[in-house]
Formats: sequence, structure tokens, C-alpha cells
Amino acid sequence: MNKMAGKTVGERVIVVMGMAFSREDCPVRDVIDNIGGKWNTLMILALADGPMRFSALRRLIPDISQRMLTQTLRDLQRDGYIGREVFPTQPPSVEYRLTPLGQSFLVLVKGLVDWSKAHHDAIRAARADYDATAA
Amino acid sequence: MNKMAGKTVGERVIVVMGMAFSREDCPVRDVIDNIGGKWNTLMILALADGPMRFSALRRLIPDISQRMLTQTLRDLQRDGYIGREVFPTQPPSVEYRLTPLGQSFLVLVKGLVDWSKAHHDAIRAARADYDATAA
DNA sequence: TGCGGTGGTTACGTGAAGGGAACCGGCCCA
DNA sequence: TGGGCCGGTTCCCTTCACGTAACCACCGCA
Repeated sequence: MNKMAGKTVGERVIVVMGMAFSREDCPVRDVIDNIGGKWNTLMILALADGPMRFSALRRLIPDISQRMLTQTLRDLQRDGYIGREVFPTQPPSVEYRLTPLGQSFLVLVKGLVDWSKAHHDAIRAARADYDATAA
Repeated sequence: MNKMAGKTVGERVIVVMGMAFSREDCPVRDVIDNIGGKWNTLMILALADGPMRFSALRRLIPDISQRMLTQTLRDLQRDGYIGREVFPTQPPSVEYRLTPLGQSFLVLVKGLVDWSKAHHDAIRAARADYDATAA
């Protein structure tokens, strides 16, 4: 079996900036795929200020469907970003909150938000330029 | 026309953490949609060390199809992350490089990579936990 | 009696993202 | 003469993320 830099050739490894990225089992993919989802980042931001109940999230983000809300919450819960707690009230209420992992990730999301706001105009300008030139 | 916090109601504004997010014309969306793409972040990383030619990128990232390589480069160029320069050699060669905007964005991507590597195990563990419990 | 609020699940449909393969002109080299 | 490298473009097909809508049990309230 051929070897290269300690990695078995055949796992499809891409080396960039001295870092190896394998297509399968890529740590970055696990994260990107999450923040790439349409509602995931927004959900993390929504929970930034503290725990929220299912229906409160629904009211906060009216555009999301019940189906996508459930699915987004499940996805984030599965990967450990948020926790789910059921209270035996009548009717039973469910609270979602950021885990420490989620709060750590929140820092990145905030950075993304800040950067976006700071450079949004530049991006829009570049886009307009491109479209005008390549017309 | 009803007003609220200086924004016309009817544009569908979501307020989270004191920040308003409109579904249309959302700065964060412009960024998320880019990094969410399958190849965009990897391409930014690939250009981090300096300019690269089309075929060099192809060789560096063997998994990408020629079609997706072109499309990814165009998308990033359109939004101003990378620049494209054609040299009148024989045959003509094309070089891609990060713009200042792209380099600024690279910082975020690197942060994402570092975070992912640091917390990958935690995510995998959470996932395994979830799958075991919810079996 | 039936309506609304809890927190969901399920079935179904669609558009967009992505993959595969073929093709392009121009040039060099054998 | 015909491959191969260069930097693409075009067509077709599949997959999947997402949206819509209906349905569920349970309870309180009017």
C-alpha cells in the first residue's frame, strides 16, 4: 500500500496551507455543512440571549415552517450545539438553550455577522462591477 | 403604512440580539451563501499562499470537476473575493489571487478551520450520543 | 361543543446545487 | 498526423434541501 506524508493514498487527501483535508471525515465539512444550512446560524443567534421555547422561536422567526424549525433544532441538538429540556408543565413545554459548545460557536457566528455587515457594501459593489463589465 | 423601529413592516424583519435581519437584502446571507457552497471555502484556502493558475487548482483539488472549478472561481470573483488575471503567454495562462477583501475573509475561514479542528471530537461525540440515545 | 395553544410528525412537490461527459480552438511536440 | 495541455462551455441527469399542507394527542377555556 502506497503511503504519503503518513496518510494512506486512496483516502483522497487534499493538502492546502500545510493542512490536510480529506473529503470523507473532514472536520471542517462537519461545521460548514451546519452553518451552510438556511436556518442554523439564525437559530444559534436566536438562542444567544438565553433559553427559548419552541413556540417562542416560532414567533421570533415567523418565516420558518414548523417542519424546518423542528429539523433545525434536531440537527443542532444532534451535533451538540444546543440542548433540549422538557418541563412537565401542563401542557408540557420544551426549552432549547445553547450548550457550551454552542456558545463557543456563537463567537464565530458573531464574527461572521460583523464581517458581513462591515463588508456588505464592498461585496455589493464588486458584484455590480462584475455584472456591468461582463454584461 | 405601519412602522416599527425605523423599518417598514412588511419587509419581514427578524430581530435577534438587537440586530435586524431581513430575509431579502440580508448582509449575512450574502456571506453564508458563499461559504455554504461546497468548494468556496476550500478555494479561498487554496489561494491563501499566493496566486494560482486554473490548472494548478485543478491538480491541487482533484475531486473538483472542471465545471465546478470554473463556477466557483466565477462566483468568488463576482463577489470580489478573488481577482482573475490573464497573461498573454502561449498558450494563454490565467492566474487567480485573493483580493484584499478575500484576504480579510480568509481570516474568518482560518478561524472556522481552527475551531472545527478543535471541536471536531466533541461534535462527533455528541452525535454518537444522540444517535445512541434516540435509537 | 369546539377552538386555540402546546410540540411535534408525515406525505408530497419543487427548484437549485452539484456531478459527468462531451466538445471547443489554439498551440506545441513527437 | 495526432495526441496533449490550456482554460473553459454546454447539456443532461440526479440528489437533496427546503417549503406546503395536513394530521396527531392533550389540555384549558369559553
